[in-house]
Amino acid sequence: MPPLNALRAFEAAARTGSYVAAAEEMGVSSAAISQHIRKLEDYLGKQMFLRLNNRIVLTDAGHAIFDGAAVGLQLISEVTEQLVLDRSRSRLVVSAIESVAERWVIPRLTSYSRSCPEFRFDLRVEPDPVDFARHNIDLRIAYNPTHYPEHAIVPLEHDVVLPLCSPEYLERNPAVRDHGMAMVPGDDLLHTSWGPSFASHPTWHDWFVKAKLSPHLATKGFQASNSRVALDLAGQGIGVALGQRMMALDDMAAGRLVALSDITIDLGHSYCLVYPRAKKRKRHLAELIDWFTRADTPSDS
Amino acid sequence: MPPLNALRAFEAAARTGSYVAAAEEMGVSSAAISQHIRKLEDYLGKQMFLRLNNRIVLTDAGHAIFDGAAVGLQLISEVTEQLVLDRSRSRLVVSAIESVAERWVIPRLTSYSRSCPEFRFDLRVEPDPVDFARHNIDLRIAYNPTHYPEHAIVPLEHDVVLPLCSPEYLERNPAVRDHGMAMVPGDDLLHTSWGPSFASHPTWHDWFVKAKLSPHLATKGFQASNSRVALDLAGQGIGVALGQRMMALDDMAAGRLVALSDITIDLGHSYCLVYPRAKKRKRHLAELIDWFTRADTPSDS
DNA sequence: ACAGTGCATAAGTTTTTCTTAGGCAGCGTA
DNA sequence: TACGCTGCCTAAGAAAAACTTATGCACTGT
Repeated sequence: MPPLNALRAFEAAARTGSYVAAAEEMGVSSAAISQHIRKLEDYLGKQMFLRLNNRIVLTDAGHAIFDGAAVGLQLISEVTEQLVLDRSRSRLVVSAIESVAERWVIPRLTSYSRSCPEFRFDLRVEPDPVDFARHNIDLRIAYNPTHYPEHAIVPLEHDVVLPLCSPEYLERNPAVRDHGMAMVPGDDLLHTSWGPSFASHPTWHDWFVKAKLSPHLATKGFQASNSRVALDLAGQGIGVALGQRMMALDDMAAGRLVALSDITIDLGHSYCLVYPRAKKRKRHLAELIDWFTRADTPSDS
Repeated sequence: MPPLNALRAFEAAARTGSYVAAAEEMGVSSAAISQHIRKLEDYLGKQMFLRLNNRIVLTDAGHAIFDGAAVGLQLISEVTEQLVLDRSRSRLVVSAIESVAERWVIPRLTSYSRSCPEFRFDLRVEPDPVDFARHNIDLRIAYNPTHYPEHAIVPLEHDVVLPLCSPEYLERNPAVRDHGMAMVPGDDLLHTSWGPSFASHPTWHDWFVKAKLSPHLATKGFQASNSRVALDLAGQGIGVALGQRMMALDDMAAGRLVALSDITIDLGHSYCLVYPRAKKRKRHLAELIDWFTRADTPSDS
């Protein structure tokens, strides 16, 4: 394989007929072009150009190499610039932590997309921290903003947890329906294993203490591996989850989950939107941020 | 245009499915491949591979880039390797100084070529010194061997100059035909402007002194810009040239030029064949050298 | 449990690329 | 004819890229 940068310099010089023009095109000095072409000629063992004092003319060997190189380089350029172009069109790269992706981000992205049919996005579900520059991320829904001190932060609502269950559960438990949390059996409690990414790890014990109810109820019940699983199980009517209100908004609006109490416990951080300040003006970004931060944003479900 | 070396590394990794295999193919470490691919991904803003612990799988974007890059790079490789291959086949690059090219080298190359129909050569006519490595020269017919101390030297005959004219001239000058140089009018002498590349610059004056004839005859006549022009003019019957015997061999053999005297003056250097020792075994080279050094080598004219 | 494998990255070294400067040889113009 | 301008060539030094080794990580196979 020939030296590819030298070949590129040669192609530019052959096409333009001038080292100086090739240098301008490639953003280097004409001396650099000259050295590249010499290197290519050494590799090939043939002169690519006839030098007529301060003019160059392609030799037969130069023509042969130029024809092939021009096509090959053009193909490479097209296929890679196409990808670069695709990503710079009105499409956004949205990255979210897993806990917020399915129940919060996807519905809102979907509803925004329906309001702007030409809008396209890449959605990536990945843990904190992420590398904005490397992965070309436009917007990140994060839980811990301290990972991104150099970017713009737009806080979302400060999430809390509260007791949630399904109507079906209530129908099967009239005492709970009529008298609230005080009547929930300990065995019906859904406990959440908060992962290390959460700033706090609220437990049923915490909640009962705050509610001034007997904490002894809080040692029994189900164990869910994460917050999302807890909500899913609650939605199935199995029991009562100390669930994230933000994740449950749509289910609550649709009547699939109901809150058994208004007493909530804060999670340590707010979810927030993070974006590089330089991308402020990118198409759809500001609109999407606004869409996400409206309290009354309709979701699609 | 993407970073081409990174693209090449990516193509090898994609094709082989492994950084380690790509590294072996390219003769670098797997860390180098990894860094190249990261650079490409940063440029394109997309991951090319999905990393599955210690395995890699192309993403959709990776497939799109790979398809184009593979074709482009293959084209480039083929067209350049073809040239490299062409030059390594049984063809020789023969370089000669101008004074010896037309009347000595070309006839002998032609006759050798006729005896070996598959033989092909590049003949370059250029002054001393030449760059063997850079221009991939196999054989050089040089005048001054001191330019090439590191190469093998095969001396050709030690050239001399002597009085030459055409039969037509003699027919028009019976006195010269019958009594030789003593009867040549000064006005019929062809003087040669020897260029700086000749080690000596013999004049008619020198010749007459050596011949013990009156030197006063040697200030008149024609002026030829170089040795070849002088021979051409002599061949046209204009006058008598102090011409190079070596260059005149074929004309003499054909009867187009005749020597008016056996008295000669040495030129400072011999013509010689020069070749890089490493190329000794290259096909046709030894045969051609032998062909050139045979005293009785037939020429084609 | 442990050895082996392959990718990722840091840090330092080596190589390549690039720069500026000066040379050369022609061309066009006064 | 003299001179300014142009573009290619190359040397030498600076900057950038490429490469190395070493180490870490997470898996696989025994």
